[in-house]
Amino acid sequence: MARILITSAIPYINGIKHLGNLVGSQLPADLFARYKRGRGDEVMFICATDEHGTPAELAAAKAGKPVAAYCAEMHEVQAEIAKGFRLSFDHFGRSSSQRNHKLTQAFAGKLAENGLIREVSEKMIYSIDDGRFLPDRYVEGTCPNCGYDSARGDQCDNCTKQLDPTDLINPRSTISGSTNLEERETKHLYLMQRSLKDKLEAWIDSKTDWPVLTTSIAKKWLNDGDGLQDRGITRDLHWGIPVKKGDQPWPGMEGKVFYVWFDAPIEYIAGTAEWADANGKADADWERWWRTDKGAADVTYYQFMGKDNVPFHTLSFPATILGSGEPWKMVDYLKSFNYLNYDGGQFSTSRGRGVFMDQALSILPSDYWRWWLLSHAPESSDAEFTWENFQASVNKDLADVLGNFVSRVTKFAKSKLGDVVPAGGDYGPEEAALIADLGARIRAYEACMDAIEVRKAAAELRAIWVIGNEYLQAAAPWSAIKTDPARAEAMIRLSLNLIRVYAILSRPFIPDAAQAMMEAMGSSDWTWPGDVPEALRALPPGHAFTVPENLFRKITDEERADWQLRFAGKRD
RNA sequence: GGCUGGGUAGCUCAGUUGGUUAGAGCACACGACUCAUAAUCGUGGGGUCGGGAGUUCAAAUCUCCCCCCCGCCA
Repeated sequence: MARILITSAIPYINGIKHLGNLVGSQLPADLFARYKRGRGDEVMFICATDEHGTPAELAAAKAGKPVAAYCAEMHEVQAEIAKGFRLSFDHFGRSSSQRNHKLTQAFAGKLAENGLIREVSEKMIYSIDDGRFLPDRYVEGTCPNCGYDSARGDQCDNCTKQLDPTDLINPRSTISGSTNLEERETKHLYLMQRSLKDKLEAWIDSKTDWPVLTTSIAKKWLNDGDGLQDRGITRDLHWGIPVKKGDQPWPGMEGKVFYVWFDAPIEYIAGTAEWADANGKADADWERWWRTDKGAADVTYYQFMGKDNVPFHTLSFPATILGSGEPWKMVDYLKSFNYLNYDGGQFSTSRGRGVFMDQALSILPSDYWRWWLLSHAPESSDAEFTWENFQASVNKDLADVLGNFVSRVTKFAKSKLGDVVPAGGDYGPEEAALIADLGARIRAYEACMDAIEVRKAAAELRAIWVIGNEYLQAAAPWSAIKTDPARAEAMIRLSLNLIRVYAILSRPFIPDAAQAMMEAMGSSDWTWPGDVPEALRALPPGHAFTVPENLFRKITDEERADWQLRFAGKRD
């Protein structure tokens, strides 16, 4: 039994994510976790909310709440929605947890001990009225280059010139609009990534099986221009992890916190510790997933994320781990995704364009979304969501091909042969052919899933569903029952068994429908069909089954038109 | 401006190291079936593989130039 560690990029605490965010990290991670569990592997699947930083503080202020309370509340909201999408995290943690505080401080302490931290004094813009230092993009003013009056502190959107906030003429805070700003000297810690460049490069070069999208981004950051740069890992904020050297104070850094991108990936580890705490486990129980000196040497670690997260996971976080000099588990396979576009444009949080996770669940059950999103995952390039495509896929694949198969088999069986698996006849050549065909298809499906080829796996699964309809059409039990009832009974016995196998194979994609199929077959045996002939005899003659409600309903043209209009983008 | 990825049937996408008439699903047409959610199964039509030039016995696949789209960086 293999041991599989899986983490999904952790969603930012500020607001509800859209379907593009979902399909880029959490959903495919869940698919893989469910598949590996289904195969009998030992899986640890961790996700969390990313809670620190200026945007969280501002969102809390806007909501009129203390930031800690705001984050606690939003964490619950995101946790509920994750449950709604059946995301099967072993733990959904919080980057603001005490576990992460301790661990982040411990990493910083180790890095300092190893001479990889340097202190830098720099001038930053301080807003007296806001009572805070302003990150570059929160300062606006007139561009010294082109005179554009809404240039941001990091760049002028008009002439695209790269700026320093102190270059701006008549600078103002975008938070309050205040012009009561001044430059203040402040001290920050920098992680000396340049000293780790060779180690990082060697590590990345050893990952020959990673997607080009992943390695090309990493190499570009390593080698472009002046190469990998040292990175500030602290900020002048109130909300965050206080800067400490292990459990000791850090002289001169009082009142400062770690930068959100420093502590966020460490939460993968801390989240596993939170899992242990929440389940009454010992430290050894989470350490066996993360410490190669404490049992994690045989763990295979997979990360899932959108392409915008790749630099942090191929360079910054590995720099933290390598720099610590401690035997932490590093990622073995990094699966990155492109973006999902919405109906010819981008999803837009600010303009409310596209479907957000809460809205999606309010109009259709999660399986519908899971199926479409995963079968159209943006793997090789950016992908496109359209309502026409969504309607067509759901209606055809889920309702007509799979749902109708379950319906036609169970209804025929019940009305013609009774409430239990019929006993007559035995499997003949047609059944043997089906079993052989199915076996080959299942192996292809497994290969795609093992390689995390999400779209191809979905296509294989669909083909497996089609096999059932092809068989029924050719075998025609509705004819056989008139002339050779025993043959018809054997056909139906096989078909009912097929439904149970479909439940097992489909569970990673559509867990609720899979559950309904399994329950209708009166079984709870989720054993992966490694031996197909045996799996198709799992429900013996005389075994009771029921006719389930229709697994999926169809999306009407009216609904489609309505939703298209509703999500076109007006949300405040 | 630099870089990644992409531009293949009406739509969403596959096309391994260049090699027989370029594939799948949907949509469309025709046929079969009638157990089933007007579902299913079969057959078929449909593409100068973004444009141009080149290498080769042979290019969607390699080289060069150009044009678009998403994104990242500067």
